[in-house]
Parts: sequence; structure tokens; C-alpha cells
Amino acid sequence: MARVGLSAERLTLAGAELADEVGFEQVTLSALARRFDVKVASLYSHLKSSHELKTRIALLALEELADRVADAVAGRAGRDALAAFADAYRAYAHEHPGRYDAARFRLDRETAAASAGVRHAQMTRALLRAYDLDEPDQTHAVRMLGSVFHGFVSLEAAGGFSHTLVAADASWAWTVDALDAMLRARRDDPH
Amino acid sequence: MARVGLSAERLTLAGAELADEVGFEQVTLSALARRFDVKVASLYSHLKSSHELKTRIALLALEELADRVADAVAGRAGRDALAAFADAYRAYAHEHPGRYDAARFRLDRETAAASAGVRHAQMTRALLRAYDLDEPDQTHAVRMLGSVFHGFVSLEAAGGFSHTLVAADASWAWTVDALDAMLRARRDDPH
DNA sequence: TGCATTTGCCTAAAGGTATTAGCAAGCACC
DNA sequence: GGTGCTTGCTAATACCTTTAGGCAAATGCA
Repeated sequence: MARVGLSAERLTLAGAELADEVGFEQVTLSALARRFDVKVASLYSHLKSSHELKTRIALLALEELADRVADAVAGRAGRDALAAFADAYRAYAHEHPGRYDAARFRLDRETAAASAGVRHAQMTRALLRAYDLDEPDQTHAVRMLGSVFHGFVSLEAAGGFSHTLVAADASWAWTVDALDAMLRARRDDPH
Repeated sequence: MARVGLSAERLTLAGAELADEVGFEQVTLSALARRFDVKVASLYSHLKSSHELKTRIALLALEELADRVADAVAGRAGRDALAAFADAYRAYAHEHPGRYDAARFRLDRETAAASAGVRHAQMTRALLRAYDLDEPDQTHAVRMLGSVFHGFVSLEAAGGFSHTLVAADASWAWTVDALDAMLRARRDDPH
């Protein structure tokens, strides 16, 4: 019985890779066991359940995404920062569709509170400083940005934008532009 | 062997109800069979597969949603129409979370082309007529509106907006308002 | 170095879901 | 009343998840 050297971390990483290859939905303990050439039951020494695996992949994805976004916005402000944030977000979703889906996996309250999800919210708020919005407008704006980014990427991944000749890239640029203009307008001419 | 009187339509409707009760993910042929007090295999006389059931529920949801939106925007234009569209969309997602999820089920190209999804696109374009946008801006705007609506509703359903005191309703109103202003600005001062 | 404990992977088994094949009773129509 | 299509059934296969219990490898400590 040679030991393969499994661990929750290795399994999570392999699960994330699997998600990118075949989709987050298809990430299964069985598939993972096959990948390590190990029996399924063996995985239970490292993971409590299939749900824990998915949760761990989700947390990994949230971390990675937050890191990429943080990197992208570093040293930028205003429109530049907005575009960098948006592009980093979308690029991650393109490069890692399975992980991106995982990042949307529903976490229970405490897990979410301890996740990189809070960094996302903080970064969005930081981004909005340049637009100088008071509360509760800032909260509204955080939600709207999250909605647009997630909505766009999600519809794009579902193939929703593939019917026309207008490139998704162009719509993305237009959208980011419109958001910047919208936020500036709210600053200059509140309510 | 008393006949229960199943049919693809009844199964689809029951599946939609089940989705609203326990979530679209949990809609399974087994659960449906239990609900009709029938053996699972019996369902295969009416449905080719679990995938077909999900597809049918998705199509039903798209129809219903399109009907509700069409009803809401009838006789309105501009800002009014935008708000009515948005509210109808969100209300449907609240009342029928499972069906709403179903409406996001990935359909293959031909099925999607024959679905009420095209009505959604048409209605969005009709809505935008008041804002008088040229192509390709109109397409960009269609995508952006879809992204915001879907993104917001989806994040809201995932519990993403429940951490603060700012009501989701207020953010929704603010967002619709901002979108209207943004679209008017694009019309009055293109590019 | 030798031994005890822990850890990691295994076999076995039970329970859930999807799907196919073949059978038998119900119903519709002649 | 017979014929045949329809519809629900039993049986069987194939995955996936999870738990229980066993044995050997790794680890730690004297």
C-alpha cells in the first residue's frame, strides 16, 4: 500500500484543475480519486465530504481572484483602477472557468465571513473612493459593480453573447466606460 | 396498475414547483417520481432523460418570465418601461427562485434559438428605443442591462446583500435610476 | 534500534440517482 | 370482443457518496 501523499491542499488544487477542465459541477470525489489512482474512500481521510471539497475549491478561487484583482488595481485610481479591476476579474473567469464557478459556490455565513470574499468588497470600496460617494450610495454602487461584473461574465460563459457579430470584448469596454461615466455623474451631481 | 395520467407537461410543471421548493439543483427524476407516487423508470415513457426535464423547466421559466415582463412594459416607455422591466424581472426571481435558476440553465443552440429567450432580447431592444442608441451601442446596452439584472438578482439570491443594513430594494432602485441616467447621457452625448 | 501509536489507504457495504430492457395491464378503436 | 399502442412495472447496470473496520507504512519516543 504505497502512500500517495494526499492532503486536503493537494486534493483542493487538483479539484480546481479538474473544475477548469470539466466544469465545477463535474468535480466529484470519484473523479478526483481516479486522478490520483486511489480508492474513493481514501479521500475521506483528508476531506469530510464532497461538500467540503467544493467549499475548499471555492475558497481557493476567491483567494486567487482577490490576489489578481489586488495586483491589477495597485497604484491605480479612478477610471484606470475600474478598468483594471474589471479586466482582471473577467480574465480570471476566462482563464479559470471552473474556478470562477466555484467562487460562486454558496458558502455558509461564517465560512464566507472568513473568506477572501470580504477582500473583494473592500477592494471595491477602495476603488470607489475616487468617485467620492456618500453612504448609502457607496453600498449601492458596490452592489451594482458586483452585479455587472458577475452578470456579464456569467452570461458570457453561458454563451449568451455569441449570437451576434458584436464582440463581447467591445461590449465589455463599452460597459466599463459607461460605469465610469455613471459613477462620475453621481459624484458631480448627486441624487 | 392504475394509471396516474402523467405527461411531459404535468411533469414539467411539477418539476418547476419542486424547483421553487427545494432548488433547481435538487430537481431529480427520483424526487418527481416520489411526488407522483410512481416508480422512476415510469417517467421515461414521457421524458427522454433528466436533462430533458431540466430543459423543459428552463423553457417554461423563460416563457413565464417573458410574459411577465411583456405585461409589465406594455404601454410604457423610457424610464418607466425600464423600471417596470427591471421590477418584473426581479419579482419573478423572488417569487420563483427555482424557476429563475432554471431559466439560466444552459440550452443548446437550437433549443435556445426556439425559446422565449429571443423575446427577452427583443423586449430589451424595444425598451432601448426610447434611448435612441445606434448600433453597436444598442447591443452593448442590451448586454449591460442583462448583466446588471441577472447579476443583481443572482447575487441577491446567493445572500450576497444580506450583510449590511442597506436594503437590497434601495440598491435596486438606485441601480435602475443610474442605468436610466446613463442611457440618457449616452443618447444626448454619444461616445 | 526497537516498539507503540498514529496515519493513510484499502475492502466491504449500504443508499441515492440515472438509464435501459423487457413485460403486462389499461385504453381506444375497429 | 379482439388488436395494438400506451403507460407504468420489475429487474439490472452503472455511477457517486458515505460509513465502518482492517492492515501496513510512517512517525515518535525510549
